[in-house]
Amino acid sequence: MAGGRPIRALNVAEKPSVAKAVSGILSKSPSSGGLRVRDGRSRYNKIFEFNYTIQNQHFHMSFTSVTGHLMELEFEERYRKWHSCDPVQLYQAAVKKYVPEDKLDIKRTLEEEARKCQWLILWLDCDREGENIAFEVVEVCTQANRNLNIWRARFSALIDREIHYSMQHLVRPNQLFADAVDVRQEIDLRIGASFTRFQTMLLRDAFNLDFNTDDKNIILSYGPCQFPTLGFVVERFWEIQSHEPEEFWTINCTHNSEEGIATFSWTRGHLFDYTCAAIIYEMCVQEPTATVTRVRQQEKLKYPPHPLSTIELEKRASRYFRMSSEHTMKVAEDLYQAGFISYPRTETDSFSERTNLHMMVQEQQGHPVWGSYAQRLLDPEARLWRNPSGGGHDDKAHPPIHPTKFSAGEAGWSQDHHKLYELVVRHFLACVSQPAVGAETTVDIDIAGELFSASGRMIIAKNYLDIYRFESWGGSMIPTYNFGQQTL
DNA sequence: GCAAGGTC
Repeated sequence: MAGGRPIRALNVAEKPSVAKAVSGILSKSPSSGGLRVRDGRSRYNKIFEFNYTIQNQHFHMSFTSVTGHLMELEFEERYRKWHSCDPVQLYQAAVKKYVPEDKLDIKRTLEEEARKCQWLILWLDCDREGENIAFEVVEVCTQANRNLNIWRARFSALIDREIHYSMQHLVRPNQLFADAVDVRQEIDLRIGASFTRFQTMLLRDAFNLDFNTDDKNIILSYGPCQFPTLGFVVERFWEIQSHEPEEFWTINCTHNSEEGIATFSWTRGHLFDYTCAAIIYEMCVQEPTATVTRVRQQEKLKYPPHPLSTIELEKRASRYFRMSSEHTMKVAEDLYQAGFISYPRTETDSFSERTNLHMMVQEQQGHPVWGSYAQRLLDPEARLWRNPSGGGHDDKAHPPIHPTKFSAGEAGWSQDHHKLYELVVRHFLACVSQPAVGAETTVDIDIAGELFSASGRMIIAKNYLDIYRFESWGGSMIPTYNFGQQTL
C-alpha cells in the first residue's frame, strides 16, 4: 500500500508534444485522478497534472516543457559590434549564457512551478543536447527553489512500458555530457564570429568587391558545418574539371547454345591502345576455337543490413522513396511522437543483448502484408531467425531505430508515413533473418590464348530478401559447360 | 552584420 503525503514534482520535457505524450501515458491508470491541463506563461507550453506513485510514494505531478534550448551563448556587449575589436580578441573575450527574450515566458513558468515543488524530474531527450538543456532547466529552477531534489528520466520510445520503467528508475543527470555541449557552443561561437568577421572584411577589401546587394550586406560566414560542405563541393568540381575522356577498346564474345546465350567478358577489361586490341582481336578471329579452362561453382551469401541508424534511414529513404533527409526526419519524428517507432536520432546500429527482439517480431504477426513473414521468423522449424549482426556503433543513448507499436496504417498518415513505417518494420524483420543463399557458377574460356569469363547465379533461398523488398540480387542463368569442352 | 544546437 502506498502511503504518506504526496510529494509535488515538476516534470520538464524538451518539447510540448513529449510533455503531452508522456503525461498521457503516466495518467492512464484510474489512481491518477485523470489528466488535467492548464496554461502556463507560454502559449505553447501547457502544464499537465496528474497523480502518480513511485515505489509506494504518492506524487502530485506537474508536467511542462521547454522548446529546445532555454539559453544562448553570447559575447559581452562591448564585443558585439564588428569594429569594436580585432577579431582575434574574440578568442579571449568574455561570454555569458542568458535566456533570450522569446524564452522568458517559459523561464517564468519554470520558476513559478519550481517554487511549489520538492522534486524536479528532467525528461529532456536522451542525447548530449538534451543533457545540456536539462542543466539549463536545473539552473533556472534552482534559482527559484534551492531545495529541489533533481532527477533524470531516461527513455528512447514514447510507449507505456518504457515510460513507466523510466519513471520507476530515475537517475541523476550527467554533468559531463552537458559540459561537452558547453564546450561545443563556445568553440562554435568564438571561431564562427571571429573568422566570419575576419574573412568578410579581408576579402571585401582584397578583391575590392561590392558586397552590397539589395540593401543587404553579403556575409562570408565561417562555421564547422558549411566549411567541410564547401570542401565537398570544390572537390567534386575539381574531379569533373580534370576528367579527360579517353577512347578504349574491349572484346566480348557470346556463345549460342540450345540452353541459351552466354556473354563472356574479356579478363583484360579494356585497352587504351587500338593497335594492341586490334591485333588480339584478329588472333581470336583467326583461331576462334574456345576451350573451357575452368568451371567453378560456389555458394554465395548475401547478408541483410545492420540495424537501422539515422544516417542509414536517411540514405535508404532517399534511395528507395526519393525522400529528402529533412522530410524523412520530419516523418520519422511524427511516427516517434505517436509511439510507432523508437527515437529516430541515433548512431547506434547494433541491438543490446538485453533487447527482447522476439517480442518486437510478435507485435507484427497480425499485419496483413508482412504478418505471415513475422510468424515464419518465430517458428523454429522454419530456421529463418538469425541474431542480428551489429555495425559496431553505439551512441550509448538509444537503440537502433525499430518499430515500437504495431500498425496496419493510421487514418492520419500520409503516403510517406506509410512508406517510412514500412521501411522501419521491414528493415527490422530483415535484420533478424538469415542471409539469402545463391549458387554462383563462373566459367573461364580460352580463345587463342586470350581469357574470357562469364558467370551466372541462381538464388537457392531468398530468406531476408522475402521481406526486404527494397533490395534484390540480380541473378542471370548461363548454360551448362564442362571442363575441356571446345566449341567454335 | 557573425555559429550551431534545440524547437514551432
